[in-house]
Amino acid sequence: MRADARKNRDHLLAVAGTAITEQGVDVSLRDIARRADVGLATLLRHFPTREALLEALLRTSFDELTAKAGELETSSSPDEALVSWLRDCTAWTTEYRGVTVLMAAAIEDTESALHASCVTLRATGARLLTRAQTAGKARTDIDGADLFALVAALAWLGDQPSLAPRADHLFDVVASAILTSAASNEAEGKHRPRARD
Amino acid sequence: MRADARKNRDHLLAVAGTAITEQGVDVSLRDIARRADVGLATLLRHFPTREALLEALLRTSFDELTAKAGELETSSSPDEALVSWLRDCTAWTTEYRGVTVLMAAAIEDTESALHASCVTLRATGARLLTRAQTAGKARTDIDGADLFALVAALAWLGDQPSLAPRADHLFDVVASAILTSAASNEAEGKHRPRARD
DNA sequence: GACTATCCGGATCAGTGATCCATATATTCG
DNA sequence: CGAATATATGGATCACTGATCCGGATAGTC
Repeated sequence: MRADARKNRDHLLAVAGTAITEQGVDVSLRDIARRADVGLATLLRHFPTREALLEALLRTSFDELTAKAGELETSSSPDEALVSWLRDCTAWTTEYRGVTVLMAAAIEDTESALHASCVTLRATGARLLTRAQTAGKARTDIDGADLFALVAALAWLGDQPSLAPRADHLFDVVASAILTSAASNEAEGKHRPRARD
Repeated sequence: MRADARKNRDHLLAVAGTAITEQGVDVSLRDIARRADVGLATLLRHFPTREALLEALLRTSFDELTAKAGELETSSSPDEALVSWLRDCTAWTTEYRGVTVLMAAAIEDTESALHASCVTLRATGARLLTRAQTAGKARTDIDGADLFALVAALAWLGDQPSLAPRADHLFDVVASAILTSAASNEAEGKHRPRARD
């Protein structure tokens, strides 16, 4: 890659990061190009789609989340690790308003630049979930895909200005549904909460 | 209203219903106008915003959901009524792909044509929730707004093609979190599960 | 210093919702 | 029944979106 091209690419990424933080991932690409003193065509050549731009921008975050999962796996109890990681995931998405919709679309679209990252994220969550389930700390009727969907829904919730104030609380509610009631470990009624349906 | 205007209005509503069922609520307004053999300006005069069009289109549904809640209140147990109604709400949104985002935005936007309907819906849910809580069947640390947000999140989930297959199952998961385990109503530890926040 | 492969970005295109206003028509009144 | 008026209509236009094309500028190489 030519030096001037690399310079433009890096600069575009920096500007895009700022713009997205300010206005969300739906920010006008033309705006980003304008703020980077670059033509729209240049932005689109470096990043052919919005997904491609995001992938480059979020790669670091994705790697950090994956690494975090690895740490939690050795440093925390299965249930704490799972919930803590899920919380990190939802918290992370708040920095990129609107990214959830793109990720939900990307996980099934093998053409999307975000596809691989989403699949990895789901697999990481699945690993933590399985660990918790094996330890009897998480309900066994959900899998990695369910987990991904739940986190996506909670993250989406945080993206909606009117619902965001409830996001943290509702995360706890959902988390309590995923974990087999740990509070009742002193009581006898372990986990048979659900009426058969 | 002039007779020809009324005719156009009704026809537009019918066409809009079809178009939205086929393509979701984000369908191009110009497309709707085209399919109704009408100018775009005509559609926009009858329904100044997309929300206004939806409000007219969904009014019947809203009324039905409200009525249904009334029936359930007298015909079913508090917990069954609540869950059944919530299920109806999420099931209903599947007919109007994408409506959830608009409703989430509308409930805080007093200018939106959908505002009133959303507020009513939330209030209806809150009534059913309170009834279940009073009967000791639902956790007491959530309110109507939380319920609205949860249903919205689940409905959004059903809107995403990649996540939709999990929607029904995850509804059950969330429902189980809302209901206090009925099995423990005979035990002493009623409901103090959550630290006050 | 010249040459070439690479990169750049203004111009353009089809699409979106919104708005304006001259035209067409339904309704009402004489 | 015919004319006047109030109302409704929709093509044209605007600003905006992302996508694409291609003549011109420039960096890297020989």
